[in-house]
Parts: sequence; C-alpha cells; structure tokens
Amino acid sequence: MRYWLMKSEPDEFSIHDLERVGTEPWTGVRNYQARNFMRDGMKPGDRILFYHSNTKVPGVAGIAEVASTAYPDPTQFDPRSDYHDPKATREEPRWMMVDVSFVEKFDDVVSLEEIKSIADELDEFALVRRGNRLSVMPVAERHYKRILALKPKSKRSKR
DNA sequence: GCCAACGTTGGC
DNA sequence: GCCAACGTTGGC
Repeated sequence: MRYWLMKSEPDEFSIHDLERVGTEPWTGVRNYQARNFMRDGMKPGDRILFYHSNTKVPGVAGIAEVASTAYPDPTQFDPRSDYHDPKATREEPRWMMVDVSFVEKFDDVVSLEEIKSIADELDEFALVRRGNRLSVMPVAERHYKRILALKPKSKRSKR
C-alpha cells in the first residue's frame, strides 16, 4: 500500500463534505505531475492524508483512501465546466482522476505549523519544502505514520 | 489582500 | 528551444 497527500480547499470541499458523501470523484486536477501520481501510482486502498489548504488553519484534517483506479476526468470534456479542456478528446483524454473515499476525520486538524515544527524529522517530505504547490503528492510510510502520531487523542474514545 | 514560487503559454 | 509574460497556488 502507498500513501499520498491530497489538498482541498475546505470552502470548496472539506473532510466534512467527504464524510457526508462517502465517496467523491476527484475532478479538476490540472497539473501533469499530480495527474501522473493519480494515473501511475494510485491503487484502490492506498491511504490519503486529506489536507485543507487556503484556510485559516491549513493542515491535515483527516484520512481518506483511494477508491478506484484512474479514469478520465469527465469535466475536461464539458464545455460548461470550469475544468473544461478544449484540447482534450474522449479518444485522447488529457486528465485522469480517481475516486476518493472517507476514512476518518480528526478531532482537530494537524496543522501545517505542527508539521513544520517536526520538519527536521520529515526530510524529503514535499509538503514542508518551500513553495510547494502540488495538490497531489506521495508520502513516505514513515512520514505518514509520523504525522498520524501528531493527531490529537480523542477525548471520548469509543474504540 | 499581498506576494513568492512556479507551472504554462506563446512569440520569436 | 529560450524566456518573458502571465496565471495560479497557498501561506501569511
């Protein structure tokens, strides 16, 4: 199993939204590197750190998992979509995506600030490198586990 | 709202 | 194929 980090602006689509809908087609990625990670790297069952970007407290808000193999993003063919790509055709789609399913919502976000505070333990972790704008990135298993260890303990554990 | 970082576009 | 201009991301 591999591990990933995917960013979403919570005003657009948050971990709460994912919990509500269960599974969401991850449309709209229009960056080749991010596409390649989804197309070539992701397998159903892979775990995803669900990251809230462009918000008051950016950070990892929960866990999701890859729920499909990659398939063409239908929004690229839709002239009325914000994500329409006139150069994409059904014969030769340009943009691929996966479905993403809810796994867990953290009681509190593991903030970017906290993650940065242990950056010395997270060498080569793309998120904490300056200027990173990728919305989909691979996460090493040890980094995934280290970030989960920052998760707050549930106040009323039902497990 | 500012602006640094950086990917993309298009003229040459 | 270079690179300036432009657009977007995303932290602050």
